Amino acid sequence: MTPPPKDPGDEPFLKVLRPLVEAFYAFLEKDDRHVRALGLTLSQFDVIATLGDTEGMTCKQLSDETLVTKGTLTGVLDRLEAKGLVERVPSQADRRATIIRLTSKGEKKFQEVFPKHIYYMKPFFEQALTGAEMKTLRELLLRLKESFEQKNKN
Amino acid sequence: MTPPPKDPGDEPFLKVLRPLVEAFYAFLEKDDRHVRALGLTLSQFDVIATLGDTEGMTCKQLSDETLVTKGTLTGVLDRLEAKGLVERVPSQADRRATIIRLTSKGEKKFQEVFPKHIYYMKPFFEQALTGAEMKTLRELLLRLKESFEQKNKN
DNA sequence: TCAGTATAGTCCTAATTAGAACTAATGTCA
DNA sequence: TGACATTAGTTCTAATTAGGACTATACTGA
Repeated sequence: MTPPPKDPGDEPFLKVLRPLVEAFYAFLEKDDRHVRALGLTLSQFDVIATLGDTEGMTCKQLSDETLVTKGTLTGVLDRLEAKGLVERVPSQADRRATIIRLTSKGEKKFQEVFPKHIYYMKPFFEQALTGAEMKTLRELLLRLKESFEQKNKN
Repeated sequence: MTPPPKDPGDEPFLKVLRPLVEAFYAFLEKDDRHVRALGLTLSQFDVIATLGDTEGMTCKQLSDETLVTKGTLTGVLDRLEAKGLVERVPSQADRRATIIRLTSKGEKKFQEVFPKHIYYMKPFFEQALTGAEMKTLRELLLRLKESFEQKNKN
């Protein structure tokens, strides 16, 4: 992870870089700890939450819509399948593909943990920021994100 | 990683959560890719940059000042030592402790890669935000970070 | 003084990352 | 139609994470 700058001069962007990293890691620690207390790893939670309220989806879709890499997804799904939370169904449309869906047990788990986690995280944001500040923060973060995502930059 | 919300109502904080995660990951990808192109992993860069311009420090200090966990630090240092970039010196003050410092080769590496990386990242921020916006973003992110770091919350 | 507690750094486990290789299956286009 | 290109999901490597166990060393306080 990019460390605190070593005084390379008065660069205004350095005043944003560190708070971005620190805020994210502070968030991540709370996020991770709470999800683990609910009996899942972050990646497992990500998969469960993405599959919740859907008819299922392929590994490719799952990987695209979560932050789980396709190489890791196999292992994450293996362990979720072992927990009885997801099942793999061969796709009718494409013999290469597998449909991943929540079992009824998985859907129950989703209904249990998803709202719990959202409402656990809520006060951290609300005690720090007003509604208007949240709107500002969102705007600035999205702008930054888009800057990083522009093609052929540098 | 916490996924996009599944419409649990009109919760203003959810409008911040996703951009925070997305901005961070967009940043991380650029960060990681560039550091790797300089011949180091992120953790190695973190260690090199933290040791740069110092007389060295203990593993404990290094772990505290970087985002490298103490369990991982041993391996990171092993590989950096193998590259000839750091050396381990027994501490005179405490026989349990080891002082980690950059070799002259490591110091050269630091002088080479540190500015390169900072100036590589700079335009991403500057093309997205004005100086005033950076100041606002910093303020809001630090506030959020502090909210997550408060003890015994929830 | 010394028993009990805490700490430094290493080692270990389970889980994950990026990236790539692989085989079977599908898509493209001359 | 068929050669070539692309894709789906699995497997693999090197590196990393959090958390904890471990041994040697240092600290604390009765």
